Amino acid sequence: MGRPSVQDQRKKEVLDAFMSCVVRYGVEGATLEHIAAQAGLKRPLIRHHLGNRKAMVLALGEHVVETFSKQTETLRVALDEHPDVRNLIEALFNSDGEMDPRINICYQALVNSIEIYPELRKPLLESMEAFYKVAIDIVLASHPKADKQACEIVAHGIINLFITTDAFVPLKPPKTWGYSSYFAALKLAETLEEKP
Amino acid sequence: MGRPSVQDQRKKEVLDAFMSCVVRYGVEGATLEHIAAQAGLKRPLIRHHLGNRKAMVLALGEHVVETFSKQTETLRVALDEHPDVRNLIEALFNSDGEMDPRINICYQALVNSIEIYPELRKPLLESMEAFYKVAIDIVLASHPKADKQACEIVAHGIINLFITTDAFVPLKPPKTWGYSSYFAALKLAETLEEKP
DNA sequence: AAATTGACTGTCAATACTGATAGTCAATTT
DNA sequence: AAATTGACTATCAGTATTGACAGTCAATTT
Repeated sequence: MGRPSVQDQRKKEVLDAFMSCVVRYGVEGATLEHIAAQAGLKRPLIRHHLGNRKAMVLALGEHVVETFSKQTETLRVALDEHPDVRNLIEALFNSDGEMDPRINICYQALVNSIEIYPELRKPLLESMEAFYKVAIDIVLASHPKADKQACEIVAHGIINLFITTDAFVPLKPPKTWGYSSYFAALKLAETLEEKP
Repeated sequence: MGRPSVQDQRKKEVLDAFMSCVVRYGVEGATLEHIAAQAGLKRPLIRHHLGNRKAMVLALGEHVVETFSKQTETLRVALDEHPDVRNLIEALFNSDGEMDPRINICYQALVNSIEIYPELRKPLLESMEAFYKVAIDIVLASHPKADKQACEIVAHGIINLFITTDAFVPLKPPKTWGYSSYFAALKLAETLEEKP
């Protein structure tokens, strides 16, 4: 009884605002005031919903990992029918709005905060491992005759090339940088083709 | 006349301490107190040597870019005699202490601060472009008959794979992650070989 | 309508951080 | 030895940030 709780929804909104602030100001630079302004709420409410600073950062970690995992799962499902390396690369590099670019930046920001918040390490590590695994599975399904180790290497390489591209976004680099990673990923994929 | 100035030397020491703090706490988390403790100095001295916060961050930017450029130049000179792609990859991935791992992390942290300190963008962009250029020149010299565009893509790819590896260091990932990037770089290099 | 529950606000205290200034001490020149 | 210059220290004021708590308002149940 009593007033119905919107805690779950509101908490997600606040975490989303937190994410935007981390992208702009970094983990330590994202103050309660910034987050509140971004979320359109008063400062004390942030604390009300997320707790003190440490709890906030850990909650952000969970949120980022959760969102990241959902994107990973979406990718897996999308390529389940036609698990082709080219489709994987297209999905990664030409996903129009499918993947939230903030996730990658936040992920890196949180990785760099591990020394202060060691609890972040495990979930961050595991979610990235899951991402790699999906890519590996797609490459393996795509090239059943190829060497397994080669497939793993190619999958890792494609993902890593994708990650770097995102990391440079705030630098507003020339488009060629992005294209190069994309074409390098394609070249990497080609190494798995049969050589007659 | 007067007491001899150690400003230049001390400034570099302070900037080095700043760099270490940025690796640990991020750009906004690296407080004057942290930096002073790291440098073994009193807090007001940091200001004395580097000026206010904005000047400090810009000075750090210059310092990181300068160090990065020196490493780039070292790489270029080291591979000038035998400009081979494999040597490039070895130099990048198996450089024992040659490359300061803090540079990469600081570089990324500064990239993420561009929105707050827009002056950082140009030097950061240019120094990375110089890094790419050295790699491209080595690949071109190594494969004079190969398609030029292909060489550029491969060079970009190798560098990007290297960068990702460094970015994950705070996550303490399994060694396989590093190996995968290394082998992916090798595979990418192989795509330039002549196909009979 | 009363009670209950939770979202939300206002406000204060404690602390952390930066900016700034006056002043001390050390090394060099004349 | 006096003067000069710069490294370094002590300390204060102003602001930003967090933490905490009391209290108001809204929505739902009984």
